[in-house]
Amino acid sequence: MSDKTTRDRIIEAADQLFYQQGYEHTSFSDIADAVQISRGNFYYHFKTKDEILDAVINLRLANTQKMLEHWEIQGERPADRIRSFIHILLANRAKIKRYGCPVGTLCTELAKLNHAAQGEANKLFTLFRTWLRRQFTLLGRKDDADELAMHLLARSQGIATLASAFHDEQFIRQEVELLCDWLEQYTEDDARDRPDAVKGIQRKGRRRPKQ
Amino acid sequence: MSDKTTRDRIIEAADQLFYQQGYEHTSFSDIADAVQISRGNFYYHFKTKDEILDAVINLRLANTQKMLEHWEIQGERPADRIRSFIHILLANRAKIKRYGCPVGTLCTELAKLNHAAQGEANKLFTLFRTWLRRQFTLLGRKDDADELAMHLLARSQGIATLASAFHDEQFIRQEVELLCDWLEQYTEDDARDRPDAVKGIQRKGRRRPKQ
DNA sequence: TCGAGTCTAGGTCAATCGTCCTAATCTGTC
DNA sequence: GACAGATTAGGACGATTGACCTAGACTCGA
Repeated sequence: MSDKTTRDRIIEAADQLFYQQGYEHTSFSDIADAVQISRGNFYYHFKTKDEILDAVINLRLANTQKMLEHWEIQGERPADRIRSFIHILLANRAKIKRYGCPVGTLCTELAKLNHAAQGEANKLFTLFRTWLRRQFTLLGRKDDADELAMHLLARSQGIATLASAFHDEQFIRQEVELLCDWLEQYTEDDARDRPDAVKGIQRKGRRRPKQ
Repeated sequence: MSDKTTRDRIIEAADQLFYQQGYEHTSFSDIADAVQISRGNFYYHFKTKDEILDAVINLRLANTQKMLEHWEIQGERPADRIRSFIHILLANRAKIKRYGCPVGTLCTELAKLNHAAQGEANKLFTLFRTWLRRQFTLLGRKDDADELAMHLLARSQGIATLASAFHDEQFIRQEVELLCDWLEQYTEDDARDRPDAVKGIQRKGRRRPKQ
C-alpha cells in the first residue's frame, strides 16, 4: 500500500471521495487530508481539479476494462458473464445503499455541472454497454443486442438509485432476482450446447415477451 | 406571473435552478439574479440556503400530490392511472434528456452531501411509491403491490439516468413501450369489467412471469 | 562530495461562498 | 400628512475555495 507513488495514492483517495461525497463537494484539502500530504504538494502532481477528475475517470475505466476482460476469460458462457454483471449489485450492495452507483452518480453530477469531462465519464457507461451488447450478440440476439444492453444498464441504474434513496439492501436482492429471471429467457437458445440446463416447461410461455 | 409574491418567485426560480444545476452548484447570487432581486433582499425571505431547499421540496411535494390526485379523478381505471405515471417520461423527455429526473437527481445529490433534508426529499419518492402501490392493489395485486410499485419506480429512474447520460430521447420512447407491455400483464384481471379490452391469446403465456 | 532532478511543505492570492446588517423605500391605515 | 410594518437594495463579514509560488529536503548517479 505504502509503496505506491504519491500520485497513485492521490488518485485513489480522490476516487473514493468523489464517490462518497461527489466531485464538487470534495475539495483539495479533503483529498490532501486523506492522503496526509500538504495542499501545496498536491499542486505538484495535479495542476487543476479537472486533472484529478480525468485521472480518476481513467483509473475507473482501466479497472472496469480489466474486470470485464476477466469475466470474459473466467465465464466462457455469455449468460454467465451477464450474470456476473448483474451480481455487482449484490457484491457492492452495502456501498450502493450508501452512495449509489459510482458510474451513474458521477455522470449525473457532471451533467448538472455541465462539466467538460462529461464525455469521458460517459465512456464508463459505453464500456459496459459495448461489452453487454457483445454478450447478447453471442447469445444470438444480434438484432436487439444493444436494446437489451441498454435495458439491463437502465434497470441496474434504477435499482441503485432507489436502494440508495430508501436505504434498502433487500430491494437490491429482490430486483437482482427479477433481473436473473429476465435474463433466463434469453439464455435458452444458448442452452442447446449445455445438456445440464434446466429447461422447465413453466418457462416456455414467457419466452421473448415482445421484447 | 408578476402578481406572485417575491417569496414564491424565489422558490420557483430555485426549483428550476436546483433541477438544472444541482443544489450545491446553485448559489444565492444565481437565484437572486434569476428573480432579479438583490442578494440582500433574499435574506429577508430565507435565512439559510437550507430553508430554500425545504421550500422547494415542499413545493414539489404539493405539485406532485396535486398531479397524482388529478390522475385519480381523471382516469377511473387504475391501469390508466399507472400509464399516466409512465407517460411522464415521454412528456418530459426533453428535460429528462438534459437534466435527468428531478426527484432522482435531487435525492442522489443530497445523499452525497449527507444533507439534513435527505428525508424530506425522499418523501417525493414515497409519494409516488404509495400512490403506485394503491393502484396495483386496486388491480388485485394486494400481495406484491409494493414490489411492483418499487419495480416501476426503479425502471423509470434508470431510464432517466441513461437517457441523460447518452442524450438519447429515442431510448425513452423505446423503454416506455417496454414498460407499457410490462404493465399489460397486470391489467388483465382488471379487464373483466371492461368488455372492449383486447385479450389476445398471444399475451396469455407471459402473464405473471414469476414476478 | 557534489549537483541536478524529484518531491514536499507551507503560505499567499483573488474569487466566491453563505450569512448578516443597516439604511432606504414602498404600502396601507389612521 | 404621519406613522408602522413590510419589503428592498447594497454592502460587509469571515470562511473556504481552486490556483499558484517559493524555499527547502530528498534521491541518486557522476
